[in-house]
Amino acid sequence: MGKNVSPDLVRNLPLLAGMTEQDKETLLEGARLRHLMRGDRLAAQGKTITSFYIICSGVIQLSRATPDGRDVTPDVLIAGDTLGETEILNAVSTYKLNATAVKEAIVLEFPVAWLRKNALCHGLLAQNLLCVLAKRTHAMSILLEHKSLMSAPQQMACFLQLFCAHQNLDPHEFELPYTKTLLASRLGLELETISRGLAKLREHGITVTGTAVSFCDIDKAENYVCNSCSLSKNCREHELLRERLHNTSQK
Amino acid sequence: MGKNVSPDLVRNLPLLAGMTEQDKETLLEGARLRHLMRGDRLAAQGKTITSFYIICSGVIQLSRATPDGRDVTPDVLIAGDTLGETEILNAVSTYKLNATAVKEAIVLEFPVAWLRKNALCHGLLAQNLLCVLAKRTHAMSILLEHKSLMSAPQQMACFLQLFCAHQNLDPHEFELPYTKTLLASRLGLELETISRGLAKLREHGITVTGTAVSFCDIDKAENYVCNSCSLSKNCREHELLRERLHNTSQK
DNA sequence: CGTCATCTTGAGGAGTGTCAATAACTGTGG
DNA sequence: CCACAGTTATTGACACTCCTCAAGATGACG
Repeated sequence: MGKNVSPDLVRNLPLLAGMTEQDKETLLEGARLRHLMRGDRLAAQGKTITSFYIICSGVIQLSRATPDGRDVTPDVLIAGDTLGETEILNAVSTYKLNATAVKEAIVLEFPVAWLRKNALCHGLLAQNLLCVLAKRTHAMSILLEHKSLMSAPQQMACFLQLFCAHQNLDPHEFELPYTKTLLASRLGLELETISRGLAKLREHGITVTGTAVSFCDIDKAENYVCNSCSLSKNCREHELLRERLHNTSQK
Repeated sequence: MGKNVSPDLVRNLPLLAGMTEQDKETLLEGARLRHLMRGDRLAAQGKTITSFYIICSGVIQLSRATPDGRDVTPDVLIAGDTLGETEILNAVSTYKLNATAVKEAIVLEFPVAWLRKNALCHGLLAQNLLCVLAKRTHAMSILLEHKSLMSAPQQMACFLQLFCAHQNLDPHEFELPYTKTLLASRLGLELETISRGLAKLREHGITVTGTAVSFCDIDKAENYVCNSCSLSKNCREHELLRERLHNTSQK
């Protein structure tokens, strides 16, 4: 692979966790480095699958268009995330979504065969892949549950909290790498609903100005969502968040 | 393992696909056979994880309760499905959902360590697990998309169609192993909504009486959902269904 | 024939989508 | 620096869907 990507970043990829440096080197020999500009596409709905990708930096929006012209954003990928493994492992021949760079991005590109072969031969890689998929499954089940049980503002509040916790950001002020339109699409809501929801979030200790998010009253914000979320009481993300929020609020 | 479960069934488990008979034997030595009656629990929310399960027969409802007393049914497992792998692979120590037998069921029970070890050592098992998780991810992304883009009756129609296609049932008359209450919970809707939705489905060529489902006018039923579903045009399930529906309708 | 669980039907209301008008922001070129 | 266009976001009015509560109907089973 090219030598012009931050070695630190590559070394800490979740997919390579637990491996020796030599293992990592060997695996990464199959990769090609690609630099994307805003708007570039990595994959397009219906196109034949050629590659598996690991995001090194930037933001990649995944989206799908319905026949009647609407579209959804099942996920937004950031550094460390992967793209294409679901299709490849499912033995599907075409991508089922579009992948577009929202901001400048760097990705590692692997041929499909690389993933197929190493998932079979390389135990640790398979295990890390399993872990990635299990996490994704979990995250989706949360979203799915929220869609049924929560109001739009609650979904937004919970999404922001989980994002903050996952990315290990400062709860008092962090940047959300989403325009409001993107946030709306990600949560399956309308832009207008988001706009109105943000007003309500202010009543519950969450202030959003532009792309800057700030949790002012942490307890209020938690209470707003916890009772409707079956995972709030025994879920690592929420615990992690609660700890971080309270720790940093004491400073 | 016990010798009193149908060998055919075990031999065709998706998780053991592609393996030699001897491999299967070896792997299954770690298993214990359990017989469940209606209402028995395999797992309970918050309880420590002790086992990984493969369903051999029967129906297992997965459910979660929220602090405010509502509950959701993220999935309903049938023969061939697995339980617990997400938690185990995620290194989570407690189940995040309840698993209750809806009708008499037979399951294979494996210790947690069995899964951890073999996922690492046994390439084919890891690959099959990856395939299972990838399929699940895909199924969830469909549901999630539907929740945002479809009306309740459309979600119901699509769910019934996919169920029929997946289980390879006769589209003209098949049994849905769900009470209406369970169906409602599975789709994150209210029982009343289901009830009213079924009336509307009759206008679109789908008749449901009790637990018996029948697609009377296939084209009408397809049209009712296809325009709102981004996967309808290039998704194996839908294609499979369309074929089967049309083939059998010509007889 | 009652009892319990399951389902249906009705009326009302909360929440979100939709459409339309306006406002704020971003970048470009004069 | 300002005018301009294009994108992105806010706000209002309205309709529609689904949830909620309540009353009844149906079905299974002792």
